Amino acid sequence: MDGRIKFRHLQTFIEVARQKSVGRAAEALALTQPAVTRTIRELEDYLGVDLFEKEGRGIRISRFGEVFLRHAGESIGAVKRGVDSIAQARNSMGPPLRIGALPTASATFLPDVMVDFLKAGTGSLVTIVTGENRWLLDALRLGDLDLVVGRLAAPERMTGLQFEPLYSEEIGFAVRAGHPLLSRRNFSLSELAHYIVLMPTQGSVIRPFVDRFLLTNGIADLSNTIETVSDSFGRAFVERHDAVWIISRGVVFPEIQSGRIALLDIDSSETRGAVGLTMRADAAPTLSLSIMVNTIREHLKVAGRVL
Amino acid sequence: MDGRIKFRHLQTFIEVARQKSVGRAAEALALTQPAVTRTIRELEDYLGVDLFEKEGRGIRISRFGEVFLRHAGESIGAVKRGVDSIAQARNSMGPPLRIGALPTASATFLPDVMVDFLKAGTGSLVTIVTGENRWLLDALRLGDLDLVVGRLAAPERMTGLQFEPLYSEEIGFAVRAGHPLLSRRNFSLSELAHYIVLMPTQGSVIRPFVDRFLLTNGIADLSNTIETVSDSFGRAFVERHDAVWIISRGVVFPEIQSGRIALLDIDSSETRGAVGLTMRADAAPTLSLSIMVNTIREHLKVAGRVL
DNA sequence: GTATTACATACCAGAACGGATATGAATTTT
DNA sequence: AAAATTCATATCCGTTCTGGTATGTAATAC
Repeated sequence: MDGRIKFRHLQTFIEVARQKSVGRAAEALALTQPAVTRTIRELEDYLGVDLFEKEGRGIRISRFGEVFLRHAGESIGAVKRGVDSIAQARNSMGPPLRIGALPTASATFLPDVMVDFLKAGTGSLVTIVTGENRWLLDALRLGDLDLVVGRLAAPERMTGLQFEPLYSEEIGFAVRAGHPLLSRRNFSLSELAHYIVLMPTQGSVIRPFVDRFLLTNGIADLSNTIETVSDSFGRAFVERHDAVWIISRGVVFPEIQSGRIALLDIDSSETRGAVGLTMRADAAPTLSLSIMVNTIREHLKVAGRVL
Repeated sequence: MDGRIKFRHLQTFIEVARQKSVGRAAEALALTQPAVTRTIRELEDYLGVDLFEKEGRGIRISRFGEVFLRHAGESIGAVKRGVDSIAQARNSMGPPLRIGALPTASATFLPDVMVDFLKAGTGSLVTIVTGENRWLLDALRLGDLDLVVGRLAAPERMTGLQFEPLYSEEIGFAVRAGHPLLSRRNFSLSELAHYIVLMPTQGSVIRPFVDRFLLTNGIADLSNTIETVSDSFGRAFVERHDAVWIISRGVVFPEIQSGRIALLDIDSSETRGAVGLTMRADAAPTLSLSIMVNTIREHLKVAGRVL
């Protein structure tokens, strides 16, 4: 790569591409028009191609510009994220432990595990974040998280990561206690269409399992669906309406115990999948991370959980 | 982001992190040791944190450094890729059309389509590249490819992309003509374990389908497996040995026609999936891209293919 | 204690950087 | 045809950059 390329060149290039005008870009960047022109000229010189073409009395991005634009955006985006990550890391002083939790974990064993872990007295600060699977795994890969607890993601999303299974669970069809479908003996899956159905969002780990299950059972499209990852929303909604909530069984485990929510009697063995710990494959684990991992293992050995 | 950060800072930082030594990094970068030290100091200053800590008479990367390292690598990697892309784009003059082809497409209709397309006389240069699904889709998203032809990828890999289905196909279990399993009437899937099995690699689109199918049918692990994406290898291997090749039916379609390869009689309807065109969702398609897409559509309408 | 190793700091000088202003050239508008 | 718009080019100038050399300091080795 040509060492003369500076971030300034990328910034300017991106701005011109966005504004489709040298003049406006100059204004946006608080520079004069010739300064912008020259910066673009330099970048074109370094790259050996024209990034823009003249069109009338304006400009238009060239095919080279088009391809370079995406990479340029990637590049400055990466640094921005890097700076942000550091800012975040600085706020949480100490040797911090950052855990990404998928819903099935955060609703079940994770709270108990945390108690045990804090008792172990490592003195480390622990952060627990929730979010979409894709985002969590990216953060893990980039070192912004140390551990992700939840369902095993699709294999192609796991490069550079390692997975340690803890137990396996199925997806369940959760409804409020006293729901009409509960009293029916042999109901058909197609009857789901009569109710509002809460689905996991597209980005979630379990969504492909759900899609596949529905397809396999000939359910083409459910019209009344709400996509949500918020389990607090799901819980509240299902308890108040006759909706059906398609969700990891672990998420509603406490409510099933207490009898407020029940599962429809559906054979969902096809949706069984492993729940466990996802970590970076490369780096050696921190001390506190090892302790956390051990605590989780121990806890589940005692609880002996199967869903 | 602090505008004072230069690529030079990132380069130097990465080198020091890699070498775990200021002196060695200086040598690798053809600089003096103080120059490297100062560059690191500057970067630390801009970021507001220490990237390295003293350890004995050497240094060790700090937790902040660890985090920033990955992002820094991302950033310069992006620019490098951008420059490479341009270099590639320059070699193929004209308004080029870059197509990523998954095996099932490149073995079947794509060659014929290309003939039709060139006859249309757009004069555009066409490049066809093959590779792992993940890589192809990333390249598509970044604008290094215009079109990917093949199986629909998992939904979470499709952000920013749109898919147009052409036909659907199943995965097949291909063996040489005269293979022992062909004469058996009702054989069990578990007998596969007696033969060498060629599997698609982890990164491929169809691997999840295969895994799921095997799991569903209680095949835990096949011991004698070879993972390959090379269909030339697969073809050669299967014709010479009693191996079983798990592959998209389209890939072996010509050989089945000619009778050199046959499919085992296994109900693999569960593995049915859509084959089609994947394009960027945003940008308006080029003229030559539209023509190509139309050519493919027309061709398949005539061929009326179902596998 | 002395030597050695490895990084840190201070200071210097030429190169380049990065902005400005003034002006030119091509197109479109009036 | 003249005016207006938009980008390109030329030249200038203070500042920052980025390398160097010389030297300091802390930890380890002998």
